[in-house]
Amino acid sequence: MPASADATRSARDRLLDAAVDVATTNGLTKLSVGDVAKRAGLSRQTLYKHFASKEDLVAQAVLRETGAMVEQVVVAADAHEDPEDSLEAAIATMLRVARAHPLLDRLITTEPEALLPLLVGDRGPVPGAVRAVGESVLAQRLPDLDPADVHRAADVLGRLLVSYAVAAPDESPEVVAAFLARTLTAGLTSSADASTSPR
Amino acid sequence: MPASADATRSARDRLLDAAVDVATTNGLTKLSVGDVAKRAGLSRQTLYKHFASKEDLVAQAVLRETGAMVEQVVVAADAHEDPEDSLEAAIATMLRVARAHPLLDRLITTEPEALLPLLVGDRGPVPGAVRAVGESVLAQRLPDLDPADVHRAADVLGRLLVSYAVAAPDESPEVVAAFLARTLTAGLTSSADASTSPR
DNA sequence: AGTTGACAAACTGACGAAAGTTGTTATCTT
DNA sequence: AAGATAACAACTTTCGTCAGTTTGTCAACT
Repeated sequence: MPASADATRSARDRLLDAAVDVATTNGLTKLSVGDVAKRAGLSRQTLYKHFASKEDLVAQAVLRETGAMVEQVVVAADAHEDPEDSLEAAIATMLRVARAHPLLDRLITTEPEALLPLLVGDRGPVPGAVRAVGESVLAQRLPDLDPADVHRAADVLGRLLVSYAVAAPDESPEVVAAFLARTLTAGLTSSADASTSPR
Repeated sequence: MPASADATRSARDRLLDAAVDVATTNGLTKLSVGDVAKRAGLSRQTLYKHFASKEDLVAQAVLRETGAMVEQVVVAADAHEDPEDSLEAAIATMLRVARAHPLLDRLITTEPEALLPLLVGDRGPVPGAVRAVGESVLAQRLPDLDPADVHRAADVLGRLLVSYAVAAPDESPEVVAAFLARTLTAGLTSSADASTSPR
């Protein structure tokens, strides 16, 4: 299914694009499946060929948007050898990307309550994705650390980045990223011996 | 005005107790000043002698509740000499106190949107209070640090504690506190020379 | 693979009536 | 002086009802 798969993907992506587009201009609460289909130049029923429900549609859209962000972050992190540089680039990129995202910006200012379910704890897709990336980046650059500490650090990073997305820091992304990267890497490496890691 | 001041304070406190009580059982959106006065065994009009408005009442109640939490945290922090121990005790106490607070628990589970204005960014009273305490504790124990870094660390702590209050960590308060205290103190002290502090 | 039209079930918005709440004022009690 | 009670207009919330919209699923058509 090479050609057909490609065609499906493009229709699917057009629908997801349209969903993000409509949500950005109309808000998440005012998003209707009919509007999304119209924006995509497809019919409502075609949309239901690709997505089980409206809920599924927005879930997939959120997944794709966060995925795109994550990819940028990973690219930024991979551009550096040094763990601290890598972490700093990742954090700064994440902060910049989040701030520049039109839909995220719109939802935070006009309907933050719609974001709560997505950002809450480990349930939501966003903290999960952020934690996973952070964990892999950290584990890759600092292989000598206690895995439990890496997990904890990734959890902290996920919570912080969500917090920064909701309420922007009063300093620039670069300064915040530099501080976090410096403190976290120094803290993690210098406390490696004092940690509870098995020998 | 010694005796009358005491009597006034007790009436005021009874009203604040009643406000917290009613909010805990009825929720914040269903809180009426009539209910609060009744619960306090006072009349509605007496309440208006002490508070300018309903908004003022809940603001004062929030202030008192957070103040009580902050006091416990400060006491816990003051029980230790070592910066890391002090920070760990403060964080662990904050996590425990937040989790054990019936009103906070109620609001988080049933009407989180009512908490948004209180927890959002630097505007709300809660992050402000947490940051102030964190900053004073850190500055007192680690006087050699760059003040800007202390400020940043306190900001990070405030954001993290709010995040933990909204979505409980999957590890115990003690473990989380130990990790944060260990990493933060190690990170801050070891990077003191590399920081941008003026000479 | 996509379109159109039709459909019941569920949801949303509007609207007026009823009930409740807020904040203020005046009067009475201790 | 500190509180209780009663009464008040302005405002908000709730309720029941209604029309219009949206969702999700059909079948027939290209």
